[in-house]
Amino acid sequence: MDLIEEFTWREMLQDVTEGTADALAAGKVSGYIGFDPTASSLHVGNLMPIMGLVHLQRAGHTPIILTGGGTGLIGDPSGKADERQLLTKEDAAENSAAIRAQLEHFLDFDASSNAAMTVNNLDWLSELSLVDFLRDVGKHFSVKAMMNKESVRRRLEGEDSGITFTEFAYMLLQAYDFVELNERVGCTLQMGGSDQWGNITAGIDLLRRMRGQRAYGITFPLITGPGGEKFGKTAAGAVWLDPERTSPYRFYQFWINTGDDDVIRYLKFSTLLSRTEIAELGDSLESNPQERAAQRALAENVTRAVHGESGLDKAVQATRALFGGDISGLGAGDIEDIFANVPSSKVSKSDLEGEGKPVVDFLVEAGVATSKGDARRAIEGGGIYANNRRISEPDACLTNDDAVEGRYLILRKGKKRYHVVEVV
RNA sequence: GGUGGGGUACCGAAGCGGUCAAACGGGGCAGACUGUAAAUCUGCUGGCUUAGCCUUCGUAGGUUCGAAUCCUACCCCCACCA
Repeated sequence: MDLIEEFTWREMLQDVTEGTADALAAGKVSGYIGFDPTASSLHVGNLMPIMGLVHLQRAGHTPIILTGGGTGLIGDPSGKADERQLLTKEDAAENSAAIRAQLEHFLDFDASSNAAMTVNNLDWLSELSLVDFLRDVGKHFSVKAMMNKESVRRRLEGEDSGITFTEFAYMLLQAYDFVELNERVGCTLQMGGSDQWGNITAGIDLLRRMRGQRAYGITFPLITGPGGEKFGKTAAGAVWLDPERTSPYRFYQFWINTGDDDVIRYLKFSTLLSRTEIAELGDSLESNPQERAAQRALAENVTRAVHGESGLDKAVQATRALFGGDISGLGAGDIEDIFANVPSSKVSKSDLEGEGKPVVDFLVEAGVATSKGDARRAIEGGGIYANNRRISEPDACLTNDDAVEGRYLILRKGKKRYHVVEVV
């Protein structure tokens, strides 16, 4: 199966430029995707493009990761309603390195014929002279055409937004990246999210005008969540790939909570499961929804890909212990095992003596509630549990007697959010 | 630079001298129902030492017993004009 067919059945294809399929069929192609260094970690929203590169490589082509150490300094207006905050050079450089390290888990950098590679556009953008750039690159762009690009038009038409020249010019930089990559490593394909379409076609046009080189583009659809918006965002913020930011346990929990309407679609783009396997999971979803086999498969596969076998094991272990049934039956030993994988904190034994310590304080310190008022409201609403017993009094306190084997307190908000407190 | 419009809580959006911690909608959180799903219904959604107090309506001053609401200056955004 060729790449385009693969993307199609996986619902990963939004748009393709003409001739792309033929070019891919004709031989090995080098394709790139740019990642913005706006944070020091990628999040699950980046998964579609990442998998795009994985499939590219599996199809025998060469994947190139471009980190926007240079363009990140400018700010891409695509998909953004407002002018962006500029990054400092140091941040951009640091983030670029971190992102590259994460992507290295997904791709094969040692393949003999199509090893993956990484590049940073700061390498060429930083030494670009303005005068040369305007002569050689700017000359090929019509302002009229640029203004017609979706990303620019949206900002121009918006009632209370505008666009600065800096962001307006961003498109030229990204287009120029494509030219550089073509010259340096023979890259002829650029992929990206659907909001990148304008930038990608701009690059293709520039490559044709400057070098007479034909190039291609593929875009992926915007992933939507249940409500149709912002995939990968939870109350705690984005779901990151960095285990320091989002623990494997939380990561696993994010996926296992996927709604029925979305699981199959998510399985297609975020795992490498085959068409038949996914179809079987779809059947099971229909006949045995309560087993949630599809959600499990999704959570397992993605967690394994991102955090490895051991990360997955820990996540599953913690999940079994917490959601398996009666927590009160757990001993300190069991809790200790899952301890490291679930959000946790410590409390000193002396704080629990006598009257004990207010539940409200625990909740705030654990980050389960944002303020004492918030914590109090949560208790009044019946959503707080300690050691699986509902707390009904906003003023309730916990003492040493409440600790499981004198060592652990298990706090819970709602059905799913656990927090372990160790008594030291 | 000129003219007009505008800056309200996570977002959108009312309010235009007291009854405003600020309507309504969305989002979020929790409860019930479930399958750690969806839909639905209910409650909560600034902070605190919570029958009370404190800080919020672009920023800084002012008028007033009393301001998100009136006045002055400044900052920012948008539209049109130059």
